[in-house]
Amino acid sequence: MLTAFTKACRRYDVNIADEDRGARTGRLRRGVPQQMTKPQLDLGAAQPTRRERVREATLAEIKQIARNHLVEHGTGGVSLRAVAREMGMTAPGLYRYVSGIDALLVLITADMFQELADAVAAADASVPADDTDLRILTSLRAFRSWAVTHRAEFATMFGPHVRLAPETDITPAVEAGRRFGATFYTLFDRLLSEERFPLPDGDRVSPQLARELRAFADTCGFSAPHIPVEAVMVLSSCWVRLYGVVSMEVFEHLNFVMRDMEPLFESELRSILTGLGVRYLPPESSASVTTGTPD
Amino acid sequence: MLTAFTKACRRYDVNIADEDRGARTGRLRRGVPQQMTKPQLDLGAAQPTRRERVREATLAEIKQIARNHLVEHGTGGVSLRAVAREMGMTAPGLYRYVSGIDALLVLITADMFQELADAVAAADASVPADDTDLRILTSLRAFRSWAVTHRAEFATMFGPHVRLAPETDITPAVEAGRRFGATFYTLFDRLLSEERFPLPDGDRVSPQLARELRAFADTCGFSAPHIPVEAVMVLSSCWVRLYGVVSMEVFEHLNFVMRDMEPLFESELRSILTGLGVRYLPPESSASVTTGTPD
DNA sequence: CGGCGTTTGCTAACGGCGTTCACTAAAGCG
DNA sequence: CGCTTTAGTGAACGCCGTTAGCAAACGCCG
Repeated sequence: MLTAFTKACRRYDVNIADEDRGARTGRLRRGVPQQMTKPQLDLGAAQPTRRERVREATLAEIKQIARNHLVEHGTGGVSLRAVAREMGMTAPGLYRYVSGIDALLVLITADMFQELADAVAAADASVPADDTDLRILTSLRAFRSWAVTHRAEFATMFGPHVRLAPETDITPAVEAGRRFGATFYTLFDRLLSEERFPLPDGDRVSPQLARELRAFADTCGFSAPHIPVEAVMVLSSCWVRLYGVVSMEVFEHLNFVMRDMEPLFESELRSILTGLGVRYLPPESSASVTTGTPD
Repeated sequence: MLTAFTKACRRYDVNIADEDRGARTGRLRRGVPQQMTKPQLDLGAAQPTRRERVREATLAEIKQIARNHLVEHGTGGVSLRAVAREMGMTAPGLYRYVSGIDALLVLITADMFQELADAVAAADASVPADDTDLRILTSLRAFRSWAVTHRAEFATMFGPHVRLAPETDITPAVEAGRRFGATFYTLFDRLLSEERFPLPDGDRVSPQLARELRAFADTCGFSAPHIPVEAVMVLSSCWVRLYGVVSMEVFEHLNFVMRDMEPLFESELRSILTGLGVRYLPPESSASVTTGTPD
């Protein structure tokens, strides 16, 4: 009984519930010195063991292949057995690295948030840093651009959680999503500090909404410590519109009614930015030849 | 060879590709009179055979149980075997009624669109017919209300198609979705004819966008034959915002940052309606005690 | 270098899934 | 009643996630 429990603790140890396992093994398996499992604990992480390195590489390969399957066959097409097969392994072997298919999906979701954040940040960095207007325009376009070129990823990140069991721990993905959001918060903060647009009247914010917006601001850690709730409301509204138009495009809900969704996105973008007092520039001439059918 | 083909034609005949089957069987199985498969074809559909009645009932039961499983266990929890088990049947038996799990999901999705349309229409009919403002307000609130009380359904209807194979024929669901959309189109038409709000300048509509919007209007069959594209743009923008705020709530993307999404919805609703020149009324006093956690 | 605990990956197995095929029993119709 | 059509079953195939037990490889330490 106790043996089985400690064994279970030893198994699903990586990446999910890491400190949890550290605590439990420390209490239950007193005979085994902890340095065994993580050598050179005090010497810093600069010197990973050879074992740790190859382990990290295997985990990366797992995630990479799972990601490929996600892109090629959709969320439902990711299976431990298929990943293992492609790696020349068997499915149970993967359980040394991931605690199950759900955890693997959460892992790659977190990675994808990081990747999206990097893509937006790269676009943001590609324009002059002091041109806030252009930075916002570029960042929002980069968001849509990444979404339409990574449809399967976007669906798992921003769609409903349809595959995961409800009790799955998705905090890694949520954390990554929060870091992604910070990209936009920073830009919005800049815009606020420049006082580019008048905040809406305070009486348009109901007490209930004010409470939720305050919680929003507190949780997300704006750089502005006491950001007015009216500003958070504007940000929320913009995010809702951006999310709506991009999701509708990626989820293909107007497919039978519109061929190319980019004009609608640009229209919404222009409307959003104008409302923020940010100047809008039409996209490059490549706008008419988008990913839509050339016909 | 030919036998196998005709057998395959005879099997997956119902509900999906109905006329297709009629045509094929008519050509391939000349020896069998068509009246056999559909008796009293000329006497009208008012007299369904006993067989047809029980068959319809069985199909309805299948869909009902599948729907229950969808609600209780999410999209991934719907399985032919489980449905059959609950019906006291075996899974292969269901193939007499549905051509596979994907077709079943499409079927119930179409049903759900119909149900949503009915719910919105019922709310719309519950207020004075000549009060366009109140009808719109009530209809949009009914949309959100249905969504948050039917989360699993909403996710399969408005989320990404994550379970279905890409080549699945989803036209039944798309058709039902179109009928649902007509509910809002009609109200919007009313609003337009009342000329309640000024249309935006035509130069805000790019030629590409105008083309897409025109296709949108044509496909959806507005009652106004030559509705201006500017109006379609306004409608699209409103729909994007509504879709965005409701989807974010149902998909729980701000869960870790907001407890109750209704205030944000009401805020967006007010903003949308104000932009349309429609008067906004705050919700009943039950607003603060919504479906959210009581604490 | 050998010894030995840790880590890794395997095989076998269980149960669940979608789907097909061959077949039986029932229902409807002349 | 006899014949055709239909409803439903059981067995089977190949997927899937997951667990348990076991053997080989690894790496550290004496």
